[in-house]
Amino acid sequence: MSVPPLCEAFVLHFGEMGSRWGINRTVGQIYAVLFIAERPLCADDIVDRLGISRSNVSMGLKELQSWNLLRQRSIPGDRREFFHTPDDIYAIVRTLVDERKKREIDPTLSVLRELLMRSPESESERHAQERMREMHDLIELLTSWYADVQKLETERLIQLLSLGSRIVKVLDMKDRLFALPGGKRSANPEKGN
Amino acid sequence: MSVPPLCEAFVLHFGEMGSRWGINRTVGQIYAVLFIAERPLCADDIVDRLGISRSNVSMGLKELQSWNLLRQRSIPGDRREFFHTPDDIYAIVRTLVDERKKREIDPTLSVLRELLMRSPESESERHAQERMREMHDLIELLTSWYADVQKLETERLIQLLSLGSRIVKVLDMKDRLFALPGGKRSANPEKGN
DNA sequence: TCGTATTTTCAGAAATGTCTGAAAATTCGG
DNA sequence: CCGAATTTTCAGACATTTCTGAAAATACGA
Repeated sequence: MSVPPLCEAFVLHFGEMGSRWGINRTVGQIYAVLFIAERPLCADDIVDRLGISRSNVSMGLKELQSWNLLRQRSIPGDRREFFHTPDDIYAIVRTLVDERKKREIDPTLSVLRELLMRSPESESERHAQERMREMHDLIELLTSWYADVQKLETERLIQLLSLGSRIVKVLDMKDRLFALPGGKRSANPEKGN
Repeated sequence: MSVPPLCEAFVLHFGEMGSRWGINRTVGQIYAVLFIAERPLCADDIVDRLGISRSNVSMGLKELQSWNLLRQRSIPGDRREFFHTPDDIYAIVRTLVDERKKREIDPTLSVLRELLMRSPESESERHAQERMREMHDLIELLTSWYADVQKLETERLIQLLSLGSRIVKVLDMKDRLFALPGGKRSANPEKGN
């Protein structure tokens, strides 16, 4: 690997992490190299830096593209393609989460829906369906929250994240303000917004 | 596999999903079987249901225990151990997220911290560090938000999740209420709570 | 302590995943 | 259309992971 020591450590670590995620070591390393590169790189640049075969790089780039994690740029008069990662790291994370959701969550949700439609043929199937229902409802809650939050601009998102659990203080305050005179609070005062 | 058709579909799906996550197919299937079981199961029950070797089950259970995803129960007068999953699916998801964080995020964070301490020896290292800094700060923001939210009781969490992005409406309202008379709002009115 | 039921370990077989070089395909200037 | 530069594909070599059966270890009642 022909990159400065600091970069090498970063790239190697991302290779290892890559294998703990769904992607493989090489793909992780390719993304790491592109992420810290000062300029867009062509396939052969990556071959030089990682010391792996040209075909392996080609497959790795394909994989990363299928994750929507790459941007391309072509230089006029140069036949090669140059690849880089989005500048905005928030955008990268959003894409990453979207893609993992698409691959890991959505298929599960649709299987669960299908299985919950069937009529149980035995007590054990009935019980199994009950558990599947719990799982389905939780996943649905989480994903619809995420879909909602995904729409916020980055600045808003940071504001919300920085607040952390102090957000419940704000909620309490709101509930007190909206409490009905008799003391019983309305069930869901914000639902209509 | 000797489970009712409905259960079989569920178990097979979780096997497939298991491979997309870090865990392998068998481990995914074992968890699926335990998750929908009506009662705690011993290792041989799992052998019967999945049709895999006893030693494979033993290793799978070990793996799941290292993820803190199992509860054990022993029946007096019976030498076998019986395993089951927590009843509360929220507890399961919390554990899952904790463990994935421990394995996938924390090591990265500590590598990034170490690399950010070093002095860059070249322009390309300096630039790489800048990117690492962005990544570090974002991961830190996300994990500290998570640590915060993790502390909430389930009911509070559900309340918050159900609100989705409508939460920003509440924030805006709060900001208006706390706006200083001159119109300039204080930087962080909730910080002291 | 012994004997039996049960669990764990582990070497190697089987299966799966990754990587390479060579060849095929594509792209584009001339 | 030709030919050089570049990318993609893919069969098989190589590497890693998973799985099994047999043997070892453990637990526990008698």
